[in-house]
Amino acid sequence: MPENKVATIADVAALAGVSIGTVSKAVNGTGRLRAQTRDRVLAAADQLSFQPSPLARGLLAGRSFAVGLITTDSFGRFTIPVMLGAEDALGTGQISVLLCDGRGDPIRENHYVRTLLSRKVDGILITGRRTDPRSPIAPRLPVPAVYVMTQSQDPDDLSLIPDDTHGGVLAARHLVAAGRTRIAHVTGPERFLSARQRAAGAAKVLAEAGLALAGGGEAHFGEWSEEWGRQAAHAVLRHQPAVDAIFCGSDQIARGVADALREAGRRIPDDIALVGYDNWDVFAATGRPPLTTVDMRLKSLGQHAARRLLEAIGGQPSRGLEQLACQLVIRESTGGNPSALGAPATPGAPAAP
Amino acid sequence: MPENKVATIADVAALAGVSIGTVSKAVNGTGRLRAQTRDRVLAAADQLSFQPSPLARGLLAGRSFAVGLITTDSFGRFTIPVMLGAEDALGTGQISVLLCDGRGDPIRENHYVRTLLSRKVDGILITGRRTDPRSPIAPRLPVPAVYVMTQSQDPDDLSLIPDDTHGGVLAARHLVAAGRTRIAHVTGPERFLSARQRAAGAAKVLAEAGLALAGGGEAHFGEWSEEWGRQAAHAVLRHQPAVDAIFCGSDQIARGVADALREAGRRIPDDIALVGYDNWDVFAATGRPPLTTVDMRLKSLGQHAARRLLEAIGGQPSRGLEQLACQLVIRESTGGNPSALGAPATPGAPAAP
DNA sequence: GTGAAAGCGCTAACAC
DNA sequence: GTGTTAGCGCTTTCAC
Repeated sequence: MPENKVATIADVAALAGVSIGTVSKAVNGTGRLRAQTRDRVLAAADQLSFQPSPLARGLLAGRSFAVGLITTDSFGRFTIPVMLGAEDALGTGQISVLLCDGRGDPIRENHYVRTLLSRKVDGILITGRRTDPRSPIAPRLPVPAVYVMTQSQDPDDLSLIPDDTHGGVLAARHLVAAGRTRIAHVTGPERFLSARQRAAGAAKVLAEAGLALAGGGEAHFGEWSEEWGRQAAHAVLRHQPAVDAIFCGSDQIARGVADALREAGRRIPDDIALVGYDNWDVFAATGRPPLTTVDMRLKSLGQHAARRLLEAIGGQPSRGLEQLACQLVIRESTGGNPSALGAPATPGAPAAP
Repeated sequence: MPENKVATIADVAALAGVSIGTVSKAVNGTGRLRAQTRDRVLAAADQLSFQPSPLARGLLAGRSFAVGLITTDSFGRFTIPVMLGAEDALGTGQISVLLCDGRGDPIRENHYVRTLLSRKVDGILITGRRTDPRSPIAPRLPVPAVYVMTQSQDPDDLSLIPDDTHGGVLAARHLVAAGRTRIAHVTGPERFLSARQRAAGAAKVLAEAGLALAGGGEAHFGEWSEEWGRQAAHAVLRHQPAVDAIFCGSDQIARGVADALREAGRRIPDDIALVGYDNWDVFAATGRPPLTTVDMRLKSLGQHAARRLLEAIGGQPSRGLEQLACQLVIRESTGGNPSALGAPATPGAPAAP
């Protein structure tokens, strides 16, 4: 066998002195083989560091042992961890990931779907950066698909998103447990499902504790920006100067709120406790002070999605919407001892109802 | 032909009433065919939306029409744009991208190289998040490889990185042109090639203008963090209270510097002009004030790398180190009218020497 | 238990 | 010009 070439099944067969059919059986553990023969073949395969060509076996099996990963709107801060989790869960299963950047363009998405199908992918993962429902990537796909960090409008599709209601619950519960009673909520645009769910989760906890939202009784919907955080902080201080906690819909907003509060002479967490959302290190871990925040466990979400896709490929499809529990990461902005709360014991397990 | 199935070359042949060989010729434009026949075949192919199976043609050609993308240390802020650029340049060439997350683990990298080779990829792209040389991913790879946003220690490999010296030049030149004369430089750890190059570029411009670095005559090497930016700003103000400009090695550092300066009562840009590096939107575009900064044009870098890889696959390999010109993005922190300077007219062209 | 042979979808060389 | 055929590397019957 030539030196600088990948070994084929024929090379192994020649070296082991058997037929290629026998090699196939030995390598795949199929058929009945004498232990001695099998060992000899396996040794030969090992010696040549033989790896069956996915191309060849794929041609026969009608599949490629690869899945497509289509991003709805490029790769961003939210898509990356999801992607890494998926790659991680898939890679160990010998399944490769084909990258497709849809850029939010339906025509591009469609093109990619066709390309992926012509490549005979085993399944397709569709990621996004917001959890709101979107139109299905294609009608009647011949392979399984999982939507993750985005949601298909078709309830027969499987979609996985973080449990933002639960995230809101965790944040509010933490503030209430810390004895805060005048809690405001500053978050992104109301048209985002995630903003509404986070607000709803927090509102539920406050209601159960007999409290109402501070600073006007309503959540402050605005933008996902620091600038909005600064504006909203001033508004909250005007409406409710005695506010003692602010739950922010993102770490970026929290950063703006923190800056505004500091400039207004309020101390965090002594005067006002602050909770963020996203656990985005550059804003949360290194802020002044470091931020207590809700982690959506995006990597777990990606792993989870990949496992679900593998199950579907294996003939066990799921459908509907699954929401993954969030995790509260406690840092100085709420005065707590650093720790993490709220995640289920088993990583990747769905949130409790 | 069954409804819910991808058409094969045989389906097209049957529909067009020709042999599969003829279909192959028509579709690939090879051989001599009567125009009438070719049109008929093409029409049939179109009707069935036939796409030749990359699996089958790959098996024959010994290649997969896909390239592997191995990240040195996961996907981060720097890798993503590079990846998107590469995917963009490759996708139009009908080449798919296989994603592999090396996580900085040589064993994982090795595993992926083997997997990719067994998949018969046409080439391999290796990305990183710092420009310092690393050991080659494998000795004597049987397919072309391009290192991008990282550098192979082997000078026979092709490596593409941003021209950070040029970035430093752009930043310093802009400040000098604005009439600043007491310019300090606050940047990341000296062990980073990029930090040293940026500092060297700036030093060269200052020397040509007959100036020395303010605040101690030396660049302030430290960490890539806001916290270091704040610390260093205070140190600079102590050593050289009359400083009128600070060039920062990253937008994050610039953010810390800006906060510290504001808290010390200095106005930006009136008292002190500020230039960042990275053009990271969440820090640069939305800062207080918006930051003039150096953009490494990472997407172009990725596109460029992909094109070079395609050239190498096509039999025109390159070798050595190529550095891509940066671009200065002017915003309020230097008082300039928003605009962009320093990029070559042709996107993707290498920096002038 | 093991080998021989068919065939997955396609391209390229060679007949006619 | 067009059809026929071999074969890419593998899995899977089916003989022996």
